[in-house]
Amino acid sequence: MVEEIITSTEEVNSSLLKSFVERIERLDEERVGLVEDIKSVYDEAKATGFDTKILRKVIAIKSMDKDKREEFETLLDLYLSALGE
Amino acid sequence: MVEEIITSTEEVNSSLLKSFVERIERLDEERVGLVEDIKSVYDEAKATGFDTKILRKVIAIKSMDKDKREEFETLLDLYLSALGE
Amino acid sequence: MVEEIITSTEEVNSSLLKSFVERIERLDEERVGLVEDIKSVYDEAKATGFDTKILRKVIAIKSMDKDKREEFETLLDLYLSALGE
Amino acid sequence: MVEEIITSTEEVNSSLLKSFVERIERLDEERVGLVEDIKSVYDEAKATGFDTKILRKVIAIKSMDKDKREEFETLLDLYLSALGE
DNA sequence: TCAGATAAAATCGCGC
DNA sequence: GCGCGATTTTATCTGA
Repeated sequence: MVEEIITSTEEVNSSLLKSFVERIERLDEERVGLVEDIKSVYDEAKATGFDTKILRKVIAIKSMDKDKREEFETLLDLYLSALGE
Repeated sequence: MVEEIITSTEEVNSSLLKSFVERIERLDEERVGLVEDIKSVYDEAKATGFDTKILRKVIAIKSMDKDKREEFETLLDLYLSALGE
Repeated sequence: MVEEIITSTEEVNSSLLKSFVERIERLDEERVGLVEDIKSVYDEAKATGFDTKILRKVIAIKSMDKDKREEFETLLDLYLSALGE
Repeated sequence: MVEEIITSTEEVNSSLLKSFVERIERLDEERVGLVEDIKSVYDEAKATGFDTKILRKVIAIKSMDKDKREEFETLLDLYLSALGE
């Protein structure tokens, strides 16, 4: 094959594969770094007196679609009342 | 401070809370961006003919190797410090 | 069925829900009991002179070995099935 | 030493250690079995039409102390109103 | 939509 | 008793 003068198909696949793996691993390191940064902000908030569990919930609620939130609450109430709670 | 006249300890420092929420939301947006970037690389790899399921598994195993090495180092350190007492 | 006359599709089947909740709660109690048993064994080991931190790490590494082997088997299966297509 | 006729201290420690490890691993297998059982019940509930996410929340709320639950809600509202949400 | 994999959040246990 | 790290549990996401 003509390509064999330069590289075999296997070699191409191999280096291509390595390239993908490296790109993914590098991006994932960055992602983990951000997760740590976020954790640091929560720690800072905690040190200032905020309750991080509530803070997490607040942020989750903000990011939640309003309709979805209400639907969730409604269903929750329905289940709880069915249990007599 | 002036605010202390009107802010009871039961109230939350609203502007401080807003600041924390904004910082977290911004970092989280970046994190989500990276998650999307990672997905794009997987898509690109798939388009080049790689099986993403296999690719994910390869990367998972590499990561487990790393974790395992680190765990073993930790165990060694523990043993050594236990012997040093 | 008679109940269908008075039960809309929007309502929940209360007795069925109760049954599921009870089954889950009972199984969870058993689970918590086992967690306590495990803790007792660690306490016993500690009283016999073993360092529980090291013991936990040893067991964690054994478990990781197992996971790693299984992951590798999965990867092999994936490769083989990919080649078989 | 007298014991050396039968076993060395190292052997005793070794078999004792093995015994602890085995007991813990066996109990943990049982624990994992129960976790799987619980998951099966959730699956069954899901197949019957229940929303497992809500179901989990319902069970969590039931197991929560009433005072704690109300305190949580109050603080959540406080944070949300501080953010003007 | 579903299971199975991955990531995030909450809880637990230890040491200071 | 409180923070910190490890574990467990919950939720999200991906691919079939």
